[in-house]
Amino acid sequence: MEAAIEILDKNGEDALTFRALAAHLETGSGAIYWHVADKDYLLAAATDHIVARVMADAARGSSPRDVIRAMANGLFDAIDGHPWVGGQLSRNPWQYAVLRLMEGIGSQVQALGVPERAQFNVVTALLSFMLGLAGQYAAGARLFPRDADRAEVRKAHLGAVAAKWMELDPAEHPFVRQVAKVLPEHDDREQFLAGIDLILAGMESIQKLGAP
Amino acid sequence: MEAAIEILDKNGEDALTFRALAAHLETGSGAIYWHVADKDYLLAAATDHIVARVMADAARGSSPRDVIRAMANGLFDAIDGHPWVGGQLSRNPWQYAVLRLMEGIGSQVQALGVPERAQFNVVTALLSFMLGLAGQYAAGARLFPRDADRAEVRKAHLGAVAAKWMELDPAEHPFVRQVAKVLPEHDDREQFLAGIDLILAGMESIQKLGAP
DNA sequence: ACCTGAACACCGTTCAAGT
DNA sequence: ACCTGAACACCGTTCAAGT
Repeated sequence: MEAAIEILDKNGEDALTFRALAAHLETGSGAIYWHVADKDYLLAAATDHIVARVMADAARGSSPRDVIRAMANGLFDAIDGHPWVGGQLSRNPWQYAVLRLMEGIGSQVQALGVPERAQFNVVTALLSFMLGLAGQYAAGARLFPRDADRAEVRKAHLGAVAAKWMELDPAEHPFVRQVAKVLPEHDDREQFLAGIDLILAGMESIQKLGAP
Repeated sequence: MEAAIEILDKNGEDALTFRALAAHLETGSGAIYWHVADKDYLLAAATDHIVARVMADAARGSSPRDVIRAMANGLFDAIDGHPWVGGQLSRNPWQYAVLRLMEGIGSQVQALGVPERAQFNVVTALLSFMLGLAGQYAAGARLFPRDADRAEVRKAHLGAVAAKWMELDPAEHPFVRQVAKVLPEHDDREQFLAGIDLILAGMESIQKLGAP
């Protein structure tokens, strides 16, 4: 497990092959199949390993809102540090790591006093939003797998994307061109948390509506 | 392009290979590379082909809210009919189909009078939520690629998942076990639209707060 | 200009044979 | 009980050679 995570962190998603892992462990590729069902299990276990720590750390917050925000923050850090986690999370919703996220978010949503029949929708909204952005950040990281100065490379990449967007037809793409202006400067983490707050605000406004 | 979509629809994501496509077109696999850069382009073009129609159809709504909901509805139909679209959308955020979604949602959010500095966050929240659920539905469809009676298979699958969740430790997984009770009966489309409404409600409550 | 199809450099997975 | 590593059945992509 640790060897797998090491390979994923050092060389990216695509670098984890049974051959590479076997070489790293100085064994035959077939040997791994004695301990692990298939590649899916390998990735799911590695992902859960990391998500579990995030959830445990975040649970120590004071208010339910704080805990949810801490989970989001922790998840952001995890994906930032291990981009393959984002890809794996968004690829397979039935893996244990996703269930763990669901339980963690769900218990906080319960604590916020959301009526039971609305809880599933609220939790799914939060979860889907997180998984959606997780996939996007992972895709971004896939473009520049390993680099000493990632912040710099990222900004150059966003600048190039923005420049390409600015070349689009203004009549057909007014909004995208407007976004292009702020794209290189925008803060991913801030935007991630803003989305969480937006969903929580929607939850509250619906709550008030239901019980005036 | 049409041949590629045909293969994807009939046999699922994994069935689209250059060899299969070449056989379908009665040509050599190398010939396709004369017209198409690589597999990524092939999938991105096929996806945009379908998303473009969704967005064009949805744009005919009356109010901005209706248009956004129509886009979500159309996207749901598209993913329901072509599950590979969901997978492809959630995998690559820089493809044209995603930009098309962004522009479509963005113009409606602008029309709703959201202040410019908040627009990017709102649109990202809606978009990420959509892409997140898209990936989840696509993963669900990957489990039972082709079947005459998908609704039946789906329900059986969800029933099996719910049963497995019910076996989890009640002390550690109270929320997931609660969800398990309603999981087999829940309506994916309803939940998708509920999430959209939640984000829109959050947007409105923040708008009111900003300009009292 | 466009097509052919063998060849290359990989995959995940299996399995007879070993210890 | 656990490991070895060749073999199988695939991939995406390239490219010399054709028309």
